[in-house]
Formats: sequence, structure tokens, C-alpha cells
Amino acid sequence: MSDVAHRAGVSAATVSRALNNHPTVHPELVERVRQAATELGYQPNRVARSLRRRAGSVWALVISDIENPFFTSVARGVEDVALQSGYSVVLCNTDENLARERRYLDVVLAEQAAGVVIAPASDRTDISLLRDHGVPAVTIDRRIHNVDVDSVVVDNFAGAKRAVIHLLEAGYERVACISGPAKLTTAVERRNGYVAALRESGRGVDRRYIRQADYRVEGGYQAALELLELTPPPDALFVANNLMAAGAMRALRERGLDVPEAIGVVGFDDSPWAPLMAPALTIVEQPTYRLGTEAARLLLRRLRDPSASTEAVVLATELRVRESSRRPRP
Amino acid sequence: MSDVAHRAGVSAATVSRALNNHPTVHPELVERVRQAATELGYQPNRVARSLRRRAGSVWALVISDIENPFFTSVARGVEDVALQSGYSVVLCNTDENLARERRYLDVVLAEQAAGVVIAPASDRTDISLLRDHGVPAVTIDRRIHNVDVDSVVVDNFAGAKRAVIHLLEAGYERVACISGPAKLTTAVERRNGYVAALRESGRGVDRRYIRQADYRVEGGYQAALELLELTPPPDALFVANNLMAAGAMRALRERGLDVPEAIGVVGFDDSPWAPLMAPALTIVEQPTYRLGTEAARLLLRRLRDPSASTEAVVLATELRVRESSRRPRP
DNA sequence: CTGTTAGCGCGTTCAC
DNA sequence: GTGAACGCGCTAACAG
Repeated sequence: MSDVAHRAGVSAATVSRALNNHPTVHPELVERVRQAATELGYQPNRVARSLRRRAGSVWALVISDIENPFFTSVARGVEDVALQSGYSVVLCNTDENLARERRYLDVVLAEQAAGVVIAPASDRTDISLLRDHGVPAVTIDRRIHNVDVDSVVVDNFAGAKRAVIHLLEAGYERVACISGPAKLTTAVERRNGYVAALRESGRGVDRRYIRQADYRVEGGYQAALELLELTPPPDALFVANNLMAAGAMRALRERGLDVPEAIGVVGFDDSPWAPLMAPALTIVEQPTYRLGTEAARLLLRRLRDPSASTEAVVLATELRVRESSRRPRP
Repeated sequence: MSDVAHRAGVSAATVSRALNNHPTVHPELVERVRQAATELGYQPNRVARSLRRRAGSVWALVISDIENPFFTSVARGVEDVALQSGYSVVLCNTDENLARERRYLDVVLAEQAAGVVIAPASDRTDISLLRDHGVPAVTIDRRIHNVDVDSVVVDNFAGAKRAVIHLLEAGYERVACISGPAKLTTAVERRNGYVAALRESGRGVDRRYIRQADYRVEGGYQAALELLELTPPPDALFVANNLMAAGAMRALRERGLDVPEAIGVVGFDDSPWAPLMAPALTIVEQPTYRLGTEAARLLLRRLRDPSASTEAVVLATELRVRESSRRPRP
């Protein structure tokens, strides 16, 4: 930096101001500094900058399962608006593991990230650490209890309810539910939507038909097998996430059950392979990319005005009917 | 830090030495310092540490398509061994875009990453920047031309050749190839394997049967449609990556072509949905997780001994025969 | 509008 | 074996 200053015939402070678009610096000097900087191939040392400014220029996107296309799409959304605003974003994968999540939050803090977008691994994930250190955070997908924080989620309850009503209207009688971990708000909200749909249609709720799995392929597979052992077995499945839906479909195929004739299936959240499966899977579609851009927007807003009141965005879902829920009328 | 020093009745320098396991510090003092540190909840400021040490403790994993499960699995591998060695790893997604890749490399440099594992977006990606600044790098999946760097790849040539021989042995006559971007070594190596298999079997190579797509779903879809327009159309497809294979299968389904009866298909690289498709897709399996752990191993080695001679690891692939290539004998 | 000065929080020389 | 002093590269105060 002092080389640049020397070459431009100014002081280091002016180099700093020029390169950071400080308004009070003479245009001609800005030009000279820019010139000298490019000639010398000068790149500001962001670590030193972070140390001094006490805030870096990268966002951390903390997600809970990098293998789920849901998060990859969200990531695209966050990234696109971050880059536009001069921030870079790096991904941290927690694997739904609280210890790993904690570790990454420490790293984020110690590395002085400018902000954090996080899909909490639990409804009690502690983000107070972040706030205590002045690092703004936005939660996505899942909620945290009793914490006042900017957030973006989808309307899981309505989406799930709509899906189950769709199955009932198609003529299925015994709809079962494969839900997710109780520590995730998405799982309980989707289960609640399932229950509400049954109630409103005047049916009772058989708790044996509700299985709690882990949002992973294998979990969905196991849960589906267990449900099929019941008497009478369900004739439709509402599966609360995309990965488990894939597992459930495999279970049905192995058991030789025809979908949608013998059993109907609706998943929650789309995936690249859902339309390719045989039969193509009906799902509740989430605006994943938009989830990311909204989160980024909230983070940007908070960065500009730390004292703004918190905002909670709720996005709508949409039922995408394909083949797996089209029961032939008797 | 000075608080800790004060509480432990020592100087800041001793705190630093104690916390970094410097051998020359008295065991009793180490204990006092540790005590004081935990009591005060002291966490070293990693930014300041990076500035001083001129190297941080996070690795950057620069990948080219976060939506491809191939990379997510590799990421797991890298992460698992990095965490074990006290490093954290963050992901950067380049989208096969050279400008974005360049930008992330600048960020990585400026943020003083301890090391980089990168799947280059092109065979001419410029790694020299990293080396000039003393940041060790390991390339994975794709090679870079004319650069001496630690690398981990799979044997694409052999894998592709094996796949095509499998199709020929199954009785298919006119095998076409959907390859990837010419700037990626994986694409040309897989295409070469395809050509070699045809040659060795005494067949000619019809260049019209070779299509170059972009490693994405839509590209595979389009390429397959084009191939089907040919006269005579191919009766088998070797598709050089998993995403394009999904697109190709969709094209075949739309055209009403039965797989594997009317046309056989083999993909390269597995995916969660490949076994779920109808018919289940035959693929060349890559040791993705191992790719990640090997890359991490090389990086660790280089970190410990910067002057070690470079190592190039080549991992074997394995043909996983499922349904899409099982041609019924006439 | 620009230059000078003084740290940001550490790790590393030197003396002792 | 330990402490004092210095500097990593940058930016925020202040003074001019």
C-alpha cells in the first residue's frame, strides 16, 4: 500500500480513501491512485482491513445439508444478490449437527464475517453469540424459538395441508405422514398441516400413521417400510421432504406397490429428479431461489440500518401435481 | 488477551505461547493461562492471528457446481479430514464461470486461506496467483495444463472405455457419446475413452455421434434430441456426466423410446436419483468421498512440507450395471 | 480536501 | 523460561 502511495505521490491514508470511494477525495487523485494500484497489481489485504474495521466483507451461509438441492438453490439466491452488493459468500455445512454448527458459528465470529444467513440445525440454536458480537444474522427455512431475528420461511402449514387435501380429494382414504426431526420447526409445522387437513375433512387422526424420520433418504425408506406393515396399511403417503420422498419411493417399488394406483405419494419440496422418477412425483414446491434472495435482502437492510425493526418474511408454496397422486377413479 | 494475561498474572506474550502449545513455557503457567482463558470465555481473534501469521486456519474448497451431488460428496471427504486436523473448510461455488472463479481466488488470497482445494473451471485456470502468495493448492477432478501441482483425479479414460465396451458387449451397435465442455479435461478424457473402445472393437468412429454439451441437465436433454434426429439414430448413449444423463433420459422418455430395449444408456458418475429412475441407470461410479479425503491428505502434507515433490493421485472407477444397459438378447 | 498519528489483536524477535 | 517492544496492513481520528 505504501508503494502505491509513493507511486501516486500521496499518503497511505489517501490511497485507502480513494480505493474505498470516500467522497471527500479529489477526483484527480483518485485517478492517480487507481492507476498506480493497477500498475503495481495491488490488492488490499482484506485480513488487515477486517482487523481494523472489525467486520469483513464475506457472508457466511450456514446450511444444514449440502446434499439437499433445496439448499443449493437457496445458496444461488443469496449469492447472486450478495455479489451484486460487493460481498462474497462462503458456505458452511453443519450436517444437522449441533456441535458442527456451533463450531462454524465460532469460526464465523472469529473470522469476522460481515453477516450470516443460517438454517438453524435446531429450534434452540443459539445465535445470541452472533448478536453479542455485532454480527447480523438472518435465519431461513426454520425458525428459532423466542429470539427476535430477521427471518425468511415458507408457509409450511398451509403447504402441507393443501397437499393432504389434494390426496383426499383424489380419493385416497388412509393418508399417512412421514415427518422430520421434532427439533425442526418445518417438521412440526408440516405435520400440523397434515393433521389439520384430516380434521377438517371430518376424519380422525390415527397416530400410528405418523412417523418421525430424519429428513434423509434412508430415514424415508425405513419409515415407509414400517408404515406398510400396519393393518390396514395406508393407501397414500405425505412425505415431509424431498430426500425422504426418494427413500419412500424406493421402498414402495421394492414392495411391488404400484404408484399411484395402489398408493398415492406427495412430497414436500421439489428436486431435479422428482419429475424423472417413475411415476413423476407430485410435490409441494417451495420458492427456493427467492428464499435466498429475500434473506440476502434482509441482511443487506440490517447491515445498513442495525437498529431497524426485525422483519419476518413468509413465502407461499405451490402444489405441483404430477403423476404420483393421480388415483384412477374406480 | 491482555485481560487473560492479567488474570493469570503473566504477560500477553506468555498467553500467546501457552495457547499455541509453545514447548518452552512452564506447565504450571500453561495451566493458569488455560484456566483464565476459559473463565473469561476468551477466544483468540483469528483475524489478528491471520494478519500476524500471514496464514489463516480455514481451507477454501472451490467447486464448480454446487448443484451436482458429485461435489457435495467430495466436500464431505475434504471436510472430515480437515476438521480432524484443526482446520475449517468453507465452500465457494464458481458455476463453471471463469470470472467468478477468479473472483473467489482473489477472495481466498486476500482472506489468507491456509490452503485451497479446487476443481478448476477450465484447463487453463491460473493457479500461479495462489502459489506466488504461498497458498498451497490441490486440484481435484479436472487437471490443469502445464502446471506442477498436487492433484487427485479419477481414471476417466479407462472408466469411459469400460462403459462403452459394456454397451457393445450387450449387443448395441451404434453407440453415441454426449460429452462435456472441451475446456474440461474430464470431458476430453471421457470422450477419448469412448473413441478408444470403438476403435479397439474394430468399429469406425462416426463423428456425428459425438455431441459436446455443457454438463448440465438441459444440455444433455438437447444433445439427446439432436442425436435422435440422425439417420440411422444411435441405439445406445454414453453420457459423460450425471446431470446430462438425467436430461438425456427425459428426452428419451418424451420421444417414447424404451430403455433398455430400443436404446441403451450408461452415465458417468452416480447420483442419488440414478437408482430410482425407471429404468434404474447404469453408471460409472467414482469414489467421490475418497477423492475428497485424498485431496485433504495432499494438502495437509504440503502444509507440513512446502518443498515436497508434487503428487498426482489417480483413483479407479467402477462400472455399476443396473437396468438401463441390459439389452434383451434377440 | 489531505497528511500525520495511532491503534485493531495478535506472534515474534530480542534481551534478561 | 519470561516480559518488553515492535510490526503485520490497513483505516479512523485529528489536525492542518
